[in-house]
Amino acid sequence: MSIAETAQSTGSRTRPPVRSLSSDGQGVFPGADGNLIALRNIGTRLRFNHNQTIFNEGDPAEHAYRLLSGAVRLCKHLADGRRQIVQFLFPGDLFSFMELAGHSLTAEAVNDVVLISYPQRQIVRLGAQDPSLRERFVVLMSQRLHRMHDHLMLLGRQTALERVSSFLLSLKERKGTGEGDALDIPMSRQDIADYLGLTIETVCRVLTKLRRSRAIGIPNIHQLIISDVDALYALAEGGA
Amino acid sequence: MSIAETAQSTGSRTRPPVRSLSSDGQGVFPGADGNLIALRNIGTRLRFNHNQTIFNEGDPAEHAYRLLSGAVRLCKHLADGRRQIVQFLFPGDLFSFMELAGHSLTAEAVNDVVLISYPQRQIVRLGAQDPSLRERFVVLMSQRLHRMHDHLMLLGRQTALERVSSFLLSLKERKGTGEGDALDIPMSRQDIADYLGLTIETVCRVLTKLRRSRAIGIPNIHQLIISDVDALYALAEGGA
DNA sequence: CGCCGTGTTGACCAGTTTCAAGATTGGTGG
DNA sequence: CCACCAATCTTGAAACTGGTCAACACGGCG
Repeated sequence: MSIAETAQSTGSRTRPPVRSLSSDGQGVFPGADGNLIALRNIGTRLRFNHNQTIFNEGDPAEHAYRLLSGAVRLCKHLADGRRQIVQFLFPGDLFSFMELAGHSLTAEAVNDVVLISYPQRQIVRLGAQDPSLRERFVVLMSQRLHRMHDHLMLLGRQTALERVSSFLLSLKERKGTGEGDALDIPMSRQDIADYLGLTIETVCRVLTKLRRSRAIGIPNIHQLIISDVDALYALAEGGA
Repeated sequence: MSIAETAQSTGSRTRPPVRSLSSDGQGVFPGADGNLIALRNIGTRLRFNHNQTIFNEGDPAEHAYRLLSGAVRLCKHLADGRRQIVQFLFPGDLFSFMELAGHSLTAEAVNDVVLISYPQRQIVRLGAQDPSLRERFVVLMSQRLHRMHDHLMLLGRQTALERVSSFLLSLKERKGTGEGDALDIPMSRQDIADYLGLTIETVCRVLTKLRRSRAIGIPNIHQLIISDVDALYALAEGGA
């Protein structure tokens, strides 16, 4: 809510929420980033390249992170290679906070990435001292939970067309780009497919369908223009 | 972890975890239920009948609950009637805790149910005083998050056979019934379908398939006997 | 210029859903 | 106690969505 809602689309009237992408850290409380000042002094800046692993599921969670630039994917792998991306992270997002017992997900860099790592023990200590910081973390977890619920609905009950439309809209809401502006799509088609529970081919096909119906334009692989937001919202809600 | 793991199956060697059903409240810390003694005095006992709504998504969350007997489903509804069940709750489970801004899900009674409700404001107050209670809530939320991740993988990347097998196994792990014992299935086929992102017919067909392959027995609609746990585990992991 | 990774498109296939017909089960009233 | 009805479950056949396989296009990059 808050920023994401405020900075939403330029066009038309109010719309049902299509929040399923992250948007945790920055902007959760519009001006309340002071909450995190406490963390400012204990962080270490790190860099990861395209597709590099930041940590693996099961690793001891010695650090929590804040993403400064680039995008990160959090995912789960099955023994046979099947993959489900649970969440994409964008600049400002916090992740792996409150991971008492080991990382529950693998984190990989979608593109080149800069982030800050904080020792978990320090975070715990700070949390013990600072009630507002604790509050902040609880809010963060609640929001994650809500997004998970939406994602469950998407994976369990929505069609390919609805999934892709929702995804594009949530990307847009997250970035706050206006109708007509180019929207950056940092992740590969495979990433999108693994996030939406589809195959890469289906994602492609739906994208071309959307392009042919003039709802979107695709100047290049990592950019996209949403030309008809309302059409997309309709499709995302099942107005097939 | 803890109880769920300990009390797991009677049969054979260690197995990969198939935890996706709840198991939150009771037993999260084997003997540490004393944490909740603080709540004991402020609760009100409530009763709901089969299929009755306990609260709706969007309702102000004035209370949190602890399930005493029966089963509850937490779900999301789409405008056109599609439904996704996010979680089943069983005796001992806590729910709707830490729901600052309204209920994010609808809660309905799967069968006749008894539960205790606690005023949210009291919980907040108690949490502010008691660090160990806070800790407890955070652990609860983390576990929920983990289960959501597993559920995402299930919905996004697993086949009908894998989903149903996982479901049965998690039910079994949750209830701690042994191989050969009858397992209660309180929810309807439709509930199972909506939990697994399938249709009722597909659930039926998979169940008969499992029955015909002698992995399970179905004495009646609300009971089931897992005759070959290992076969089920293999199927759940994709050993189709 | 040609190669390699990624994306796109088409033809075909399979798993799941849809639609429809019975079979069970449970509850109600005679 | 049994007959009947409604609700739920089961099963089959046909339809469809999305997946698989395979060819081709595109875009860096050596």
